Amino acid sequence: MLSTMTASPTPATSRPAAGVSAQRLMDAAVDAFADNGFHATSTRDIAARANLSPAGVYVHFASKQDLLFQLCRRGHVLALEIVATAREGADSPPAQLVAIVSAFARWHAEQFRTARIVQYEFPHLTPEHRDEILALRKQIDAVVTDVLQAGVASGDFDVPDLAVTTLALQSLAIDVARWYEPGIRRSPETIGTAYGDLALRLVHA
Amino acid sequence: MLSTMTASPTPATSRPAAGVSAQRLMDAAVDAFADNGFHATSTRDIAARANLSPAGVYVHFASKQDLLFQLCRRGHVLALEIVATAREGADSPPAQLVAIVSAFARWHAEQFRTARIVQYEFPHLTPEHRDEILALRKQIDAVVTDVLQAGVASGDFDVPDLAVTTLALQSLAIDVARWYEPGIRRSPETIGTAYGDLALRLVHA
DNA sequence: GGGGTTACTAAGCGCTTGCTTAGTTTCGAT
DNA sequence: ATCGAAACTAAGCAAGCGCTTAGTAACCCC
Repeated sequence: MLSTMTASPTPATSRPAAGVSAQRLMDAAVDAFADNGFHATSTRDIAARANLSPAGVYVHFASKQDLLFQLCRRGHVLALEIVATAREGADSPPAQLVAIVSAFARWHAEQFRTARIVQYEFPHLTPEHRDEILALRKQIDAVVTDVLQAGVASGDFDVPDLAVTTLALQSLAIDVARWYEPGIRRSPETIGTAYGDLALRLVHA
Repeated sequence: MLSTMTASPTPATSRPAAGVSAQRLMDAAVDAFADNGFHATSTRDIAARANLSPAGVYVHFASKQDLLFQLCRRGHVLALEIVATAREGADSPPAQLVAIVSAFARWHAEQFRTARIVQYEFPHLTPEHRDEILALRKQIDAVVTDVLQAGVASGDFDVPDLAVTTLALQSLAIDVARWYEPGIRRSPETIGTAYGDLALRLVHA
């Protein structure tokens, strides 16, 4: 009759969640959250997009919040990688700046659904989850500030306000995720190139 | 109980909605929508913030959607006024550009709650409502493009891509609403001034 | 003071929500 | 062949949702 009580049927919140269905669920959630927003998306909608029953979500994720958190973390880790890798591929501060901003802007277009979650849905995380994500955001910020400082030191850049300029450079790229939509006249690559140029203008000595 | 003589309104849609309670409801809705997002806000929450019963909302607004629409329209009209007025107060293209961007950025900080609704909640409008708002957005866009064109014609600006630069200038100001919060180190006015300067750099000949 | 209009509320309806429970199927390891 | 864990679902619960209904009180004009 009653089956033996097993330890935990649902995974703990911080497990990365591999597996085919888990991946399908994350893909489905990216689309749903990006299209309709976190709160306007029902778990039934996510489950349906992943071809699972409503209860199937909870086999792989502890809650809808947990799903958002996993997505958000994955997205931030990716964004940090993009920025860090872009910097490593160039050596002078101007070249690094162009590489960083163009790659960041391009990513916000190419992966605009993920980027929207990263930028606009992450405030809906619980405070603890938000704190973990904020640490990643600070790392991204640090890369930009660092390049700016190097450029000022080398005499390549003229930056009156380091913090404001760091913010403004990120704003340019981040806002791409708000207005970009597929089928638009400019490709993600073109956008990246254009924004790399704009970034240089912002700090021109 | 206080009851003031109010002129007209009916719960029908698209009416501007004047009156003390209607204003209190709109203020309450701005706070609630900006803090939690449109879909995460309940009509009961809005009513409570305005010191009304849940049903009190529907005396003044046809629906929660209607409330968002009124807020969104009011915000866009205001934003357009800010930009248009800023331009009129200056005569050369560079002065106009600085005036527009600094006023726009400042507004996005000072009125960041309204601005968040304008920028981030308006996609949740119904298609018909969204179309009406999009007309206002195009007018704002047109003001910026116009100043850029004038500056290129006068030889003050160097703008390789008019559309991208128009977008980028707005991005700078719009994104302020995302990261600004009261109690931050920089005042809205300081932000406005700094962003006016950055705008000039973006188009410097 | 009657008639009409407006602002408002208490109660609640029908529905959807996130999530749980109880159970079945699948399958690799023994 | 049997076991145990994992993957999955049908059904459903409690709570919350947007919004309506029925009714009350206050006001204005005649």
